[in-house]
Amino acid sequence: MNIHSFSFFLFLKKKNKIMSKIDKREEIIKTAMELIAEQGFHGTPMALLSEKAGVGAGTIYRYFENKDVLIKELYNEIDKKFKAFLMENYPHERPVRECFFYIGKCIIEYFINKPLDFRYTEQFHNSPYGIEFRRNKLINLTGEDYFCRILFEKGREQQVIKTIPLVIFFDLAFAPIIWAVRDHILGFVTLDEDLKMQIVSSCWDSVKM
Amino acid sequence: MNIHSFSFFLFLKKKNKIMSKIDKREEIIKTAMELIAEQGFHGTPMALLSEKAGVGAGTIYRYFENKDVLIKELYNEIDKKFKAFLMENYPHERPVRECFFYIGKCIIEYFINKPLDFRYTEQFHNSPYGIEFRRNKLINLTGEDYFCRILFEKGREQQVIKTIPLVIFFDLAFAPIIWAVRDHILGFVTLDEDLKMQIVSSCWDSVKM
DNA sequence: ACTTGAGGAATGAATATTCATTCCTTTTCC
DNA sequence: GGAAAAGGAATGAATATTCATTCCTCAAGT
Repeated sequence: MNIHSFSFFLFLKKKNKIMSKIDKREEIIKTAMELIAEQGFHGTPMALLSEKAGVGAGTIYRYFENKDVLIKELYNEIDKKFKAFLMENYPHERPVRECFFYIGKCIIEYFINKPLDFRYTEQFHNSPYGIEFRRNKLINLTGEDYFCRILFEKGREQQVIKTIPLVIFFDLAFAPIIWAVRDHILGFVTLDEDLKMQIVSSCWDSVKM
Repeated sequence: MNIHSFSFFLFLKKKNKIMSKIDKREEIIKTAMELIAEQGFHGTPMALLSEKAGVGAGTIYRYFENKDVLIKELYNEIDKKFKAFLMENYPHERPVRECFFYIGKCIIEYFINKPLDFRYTEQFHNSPYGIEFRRNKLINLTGEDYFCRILFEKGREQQVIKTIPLVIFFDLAFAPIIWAVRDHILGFVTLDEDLKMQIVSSCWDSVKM
């Protein structure tokens, strides 16, 4: 054993020490997100995932019952993180318009800085998993959607928001923002501070009374 | 041979006559769209497709080099049909605002009446195929996008449309419409004539000066 | 009018591949 | 030493694609 193989041995030792329970799960999640965001669900076989994550194929199944469960949990992770980000400084007591702008800017900031999270959620939403999910969400609003609904109702009461169904409010308010973020991430446009503001503002124009 | 088996024989004869070249291809396309729209790309194995289309497995490969090519050509078919619909009565010489409303209403009408086409294109756009496709489209605008671009430029000249990049114009103008159609098709909302008008009108509010 | 046979369309069983999942072995940790 | 974790080769089901064969049509020959 020469100096090189010895230090390699130490490296492995260290890596394994660090990579205990929590870290392996994290590693799998991180890698799965990267791969799926770039190649899609069906472009990321479990074998590839285990290889890139540096774990055995069987190990994945210690943490996730099967691929479907992995995919859904991955989505929940992102959703939870975004929700936390949104709620951190949410201006609960401020006027409707201000809350609206806050949400809009949060979406843009968060996902521009986490393009993988964005591409993952987009894939998820537009897959069989997503449809089922969306149905639940609309019927039984939770988390960030719940706040949006409160916002919508407050806006309707105060007559600052148009008389439209909640669902259409979501569409008018957030669809252009999401699409714009996608275009930014794919490199079709660059969202600077001015443009971000202009987009959120335009969305507000489309829902305000 | 009784009367029934004889007429059945004629029916087969006729069917075979009719089901020549063009018709087989049509049958494959139609069936593939139905299946994929409902089950997704990966929920429609070629064996199922050939069974439902009433053709041999090998026959599909006489018309389409492989599954990927089939998927892409299917998209082109839809795109072509929509383009034709949009152009049929396009009010070229009328004011920008009127053209905008025409396009918005066309999108809603067309896809509400062809939910399979809609679900197919949505799946396509949000898959690895779609990204590549979108890139080409934005760089080298053709068909309906070309008309939208002309509209945008005319609107900018006349100062009736905001000073924003073309891509963002697309996002503001069409994202909410597409999302609303999706919600209608999935049954989350019902778009009556009033609501359709209100949506297109709101989109106009968001891009107009 | 009837037969023959060439051309090519259609078929679907067989093949090759891909992939999620399992299972047994090795390693790590206490 | 033994339990828990990790590894990764082996498995078998699912799937796209191929290809040898059949079937159909129609034109030519008698």
